[in-house]
Amino acid sequence: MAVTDEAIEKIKGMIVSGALRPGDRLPKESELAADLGLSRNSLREAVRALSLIRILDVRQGDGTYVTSLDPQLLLEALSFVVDFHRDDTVLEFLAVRRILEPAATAMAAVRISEQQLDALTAQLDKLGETPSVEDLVACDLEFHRGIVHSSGNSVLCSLLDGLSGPTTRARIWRGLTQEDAVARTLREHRAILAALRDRDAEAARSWATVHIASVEQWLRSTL
Amino acid sequence: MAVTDEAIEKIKGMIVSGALRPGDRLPKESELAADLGLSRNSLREAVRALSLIRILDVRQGDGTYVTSLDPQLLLEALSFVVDFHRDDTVLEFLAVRRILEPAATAMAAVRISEQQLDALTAQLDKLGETPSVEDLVACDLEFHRGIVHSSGNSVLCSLLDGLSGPTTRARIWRGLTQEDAVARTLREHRAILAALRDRDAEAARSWATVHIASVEQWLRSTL
DNA sequence: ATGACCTGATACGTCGGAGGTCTTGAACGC
DNA sequence: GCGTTCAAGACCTCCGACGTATCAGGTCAT
Repeated sequence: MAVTDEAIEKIKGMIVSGALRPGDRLPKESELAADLGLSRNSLREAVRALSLIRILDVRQGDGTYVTSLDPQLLLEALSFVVDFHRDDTVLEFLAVRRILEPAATAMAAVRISEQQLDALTAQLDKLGETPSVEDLVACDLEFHRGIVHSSGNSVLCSLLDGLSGPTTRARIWRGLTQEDAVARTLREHRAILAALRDRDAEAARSWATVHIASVEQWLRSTL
Repeated sequence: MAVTDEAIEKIKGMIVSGALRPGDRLPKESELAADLGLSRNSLREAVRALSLIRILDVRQGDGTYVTSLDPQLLLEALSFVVDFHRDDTVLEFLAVRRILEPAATAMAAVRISEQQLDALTAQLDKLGETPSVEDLVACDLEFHRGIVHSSGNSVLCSLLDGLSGPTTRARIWRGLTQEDAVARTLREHRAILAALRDRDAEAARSWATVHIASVEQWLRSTL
């Protein structure tokens, strides 16, 4: 195994074993390189790789730190990976989202706070009846993010966030505007919100399923 | 932005735009570095990072290639990330699995082939009634993997594979043996398999839910 | 003619060192 | 007390050199 890969494993080991805790600062590059028995150049490759997936946070002029290791942070890297997928696998990602999002919405129905409900309502009101495509996309993302956040499961939240990444979403929405999809989306958002307000988990789940299924159906007919 | 990060983005862009396709070979390090306007060392950091998440495959003495970009391959990196999580978030991962796995099992009920059913049956038979812990863990993993694979959604498959990673699973099972969990697990596996053979999606979904919920319950009472 | 073996070219792997840039915090002057 | 300046510390980038693994093509014995 290459020395760089060894270094990755060793740093990972230090974190998993608890020798390095979230927020801890690593020894400076030259020292760590000496400790692990490799050159500074090779060590930097290891650090850069761990930095890409948000395990480490390097700050020029300051030092290198272990991130919070929050699921939210780590799964952010997922969206980076999702970006690489082409249209033929988008349907599979959407199918997973179709499983997760209704469940998350149902969970949110029993946990969401009144003020969060008000915030979502205000958000929809602000958007109006005939929003621009950009606004609708942004609002759609934010709407679902807000609901999923109220599910109380940060892993679920981050996972859905990654799956619904901007790339995928934007690509889907781009051609969707020519139909009555805008009005339909707004209507479905209202329905989901109403179900949440009623604390009706099953209705919320169903509306979320319908909501995603409509996108899925459209996408399937288009591809 | 650092030159290395730029390089990562540029390489990503080349792949996403289609300039580089799966299996393609990249220019050699020195050339690519010159093209992108940075040093070979810095480029290597970018390549190493993309290699860690299975976007690129570097082969010493040969060259650097774009991987197949299969969801299976890319989501493998997920298990690397999951390894970093500590016990307090394991429950959240398990909750997500509790959502996905029953759905996948239900999907498998209508798609799984007869020979796959026979294979699963043979697998359970081979294990016997009083297997060792190691065998049970391995079998459990393989059993669920086989079912999820039959769901026909490779993204879902890889995602569950990552979430059920060896680390998480091993940690859970280690202490589980002191109870009647072994017999119970075997019984539930049989029930799931029977439901699949009956092509009864709802029964399969329910048994899968029960199966995971029992682990969840035990874990919750232990932590 | 065929096969194993050797060898050179090629490309990635590793290293050490030299400047450059950014952050931080302490020393300084107002 | 407060803002400014400055120097130390740490990461950023680059260069050039050498090590090592792979592959292709040629050589030689069978």
